[in-house]
Amino acid sequence: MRHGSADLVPPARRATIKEVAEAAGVSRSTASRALTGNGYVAESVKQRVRQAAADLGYVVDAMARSLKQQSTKSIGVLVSDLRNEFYAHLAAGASRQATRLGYTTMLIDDQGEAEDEVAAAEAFVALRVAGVVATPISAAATSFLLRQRIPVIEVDRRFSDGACDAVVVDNRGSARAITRHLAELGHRRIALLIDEDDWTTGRERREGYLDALGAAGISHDRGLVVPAGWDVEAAKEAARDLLASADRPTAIFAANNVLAEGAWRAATELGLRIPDELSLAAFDDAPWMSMVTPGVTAVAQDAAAMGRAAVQTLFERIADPAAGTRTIVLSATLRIRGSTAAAPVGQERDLPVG
Amino acid sequence: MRHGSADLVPPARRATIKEVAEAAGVSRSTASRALTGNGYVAESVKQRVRQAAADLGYVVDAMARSLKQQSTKSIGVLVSDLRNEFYAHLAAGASRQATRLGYTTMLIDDQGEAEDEVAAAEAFVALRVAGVVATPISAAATSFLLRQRIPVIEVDRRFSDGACDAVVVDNRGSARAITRHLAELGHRRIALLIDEDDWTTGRERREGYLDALGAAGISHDRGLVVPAGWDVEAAKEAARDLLASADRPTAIFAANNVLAEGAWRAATELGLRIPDELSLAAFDDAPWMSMVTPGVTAVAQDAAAMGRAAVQTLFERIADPAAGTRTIVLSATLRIRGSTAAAPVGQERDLPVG
DNA sequence: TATATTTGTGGGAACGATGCCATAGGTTCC
DNA sequence: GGAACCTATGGCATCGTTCCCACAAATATA
Repeated sequence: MRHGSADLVPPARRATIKEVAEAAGVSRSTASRALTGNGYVAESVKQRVRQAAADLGYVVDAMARSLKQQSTKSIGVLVSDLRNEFYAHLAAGASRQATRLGYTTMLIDDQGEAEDEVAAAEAFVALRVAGVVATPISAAATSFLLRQRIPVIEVDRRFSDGACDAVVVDNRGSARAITRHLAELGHRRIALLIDEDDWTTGRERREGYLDALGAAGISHDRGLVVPAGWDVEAAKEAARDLLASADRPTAIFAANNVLAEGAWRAATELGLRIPDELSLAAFDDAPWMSMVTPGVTAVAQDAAAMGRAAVQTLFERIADPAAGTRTIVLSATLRIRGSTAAAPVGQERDLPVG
Repeated sequence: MRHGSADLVPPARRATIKEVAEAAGVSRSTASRALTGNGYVAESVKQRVRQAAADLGYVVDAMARSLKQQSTKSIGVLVSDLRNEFYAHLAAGASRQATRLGYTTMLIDDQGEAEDEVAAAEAFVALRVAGVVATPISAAATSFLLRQRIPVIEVDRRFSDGACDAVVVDNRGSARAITRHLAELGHRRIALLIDEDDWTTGRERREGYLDALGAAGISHDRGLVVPAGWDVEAAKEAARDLLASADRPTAIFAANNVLAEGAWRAATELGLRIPDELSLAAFDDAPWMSMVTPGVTAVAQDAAAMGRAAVQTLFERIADPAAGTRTIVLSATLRIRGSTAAAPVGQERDLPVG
């Protein structure tokens, strides 16, 4: 052990309010009032107590406080994969909004595993968080939290429709718009790369896709709706198989940014020229989509805004637990870039109506 | 209020261990032992208590537990900007490792603001986290935490050299390697786009750059070391000014992924062909760098591994608070892609030695 | 002057869980 | 048969904070 001057060596134990009170020559009650600002304290006493607290390096013990108050100033945020920029932006938006409102954020990344999700929910309950913002992967976590009387906001996708509030984008409408855009360019064989049908996102995006096909008078070819897994590698495989087939599609609509990356890589590796030989459009705009040549046409969701809105909604729910549940639908923007163009003529079977 | 069957309506208040004990017909002490597994309990009693806990939906109150035990099972993670994928991966790696070790993660994104950083540190102290993993932006937060006896691991960059453990990459060596690579391709006018000199990352990368210039016998032109701000827009501006000048460099080394994006966008907007007219290399590999054409030569840091290593180091520090401080240096990989090629002949002043 | 009301302070009981200690019945061993 | 030990259980103080309450002094109102 090295020696140092006394004022630089922190005390072995952290100061408690009792020690602050003694240093200031008042009772614990008075010290508490002086520090929190609740109740009557003489101004001079308040100053003395605060000075004593500063001298001792006192920081309130949030555990003890919330144990007594039976409430915490922290919320839980549960996302599937922080490495996916969509979730990262969502978490950033939620976390910043929570900080702004004086709350701290417990963040858990459930790695897309349902068990981890339930474990995360239990951790949130143990920590008695004031509420949870989650991108659910099953109904289990949400219903567990709701049973424990913890408000939950589902973001991006819904599993507990009506049982809790939600913040989503207009998946169906946006998917319809993007598919219509491809149809208007003359594409008749438009493939949909999709992750998961259990999720409302996947389901609604597929519905929007089908809506637009129907509206354009294009008959639905089941083989063009391709389950493409969860990661870039799997999506690339799926896209490669699709693009290597004899009657390959002239356009691909990838239902999220990961699948779009897989599709892009597959097309690049196969040497398919975009948009001459293949048009590509995506749900979820990602930075790379505006950096590659040509840029990728995409529906841009403001993930950070979704996170902010979710936290906002959560606080409204906390303020009024009895209010009816709400679903906030944010709009998304279609960004048309160079990756979508008129369908190659040779591959057409029919000419588009419009 | 709607009515429902009794077992579906959660009790108004959460069950405590006292209620579990009463339901199981034992004392609180015995219930505690049955649930935690510490101390003697008859097997039959343990089963009965656990059943009672499950029936009542009992979840331990982590606040009360840690108040009594004077320790928490959570760590703090402080990053500058979750929307930057480097930090997002770092946070993901740290958070997952913490989860694996049975800890929860308090995540704060300080938005690159020094005040927010100190506020975050205070929040961590209030929550009595077991330790903190931080990408510091000043020495303030770290020293505050250390004074409060909370172990800190600095990641990516150092502000409190020697006072705490750190996990970094070999910035100087990697910057030297990337600059040498450019010099070996014949470049003599190699610009460095850099963010901040106060940071060890910036300083070391610049030193590595200068090392390599010196080794290649290239005289240092101060005008080629360009402070390029913090975000893509600022970096784009800086790069545009640089590239629009008469004696523009033939190669740019961008000291991080954000600056690289700015440089890329500037070059694209100016219509400069990469690598024919300009070579571009970056510190921090990012997904887009392998998707654009040509791919961008970059030093790849495994940010998730850094997060994991930081949490690992933190736990070792917690286990042995008296041990000497360590700095873990992880290696980085130079990924050579198409964006770096021989310098355009017309612009050369000298031919390279090697 | 008597009575409210406001201001200021301290005592002490919670909040929920844990873990030390005392107690006691059961084994084992010499 | 008693010392030593293991198993099993409950009582109770404790962690740090808040906040209700009682009390008192100062001030306002009747």
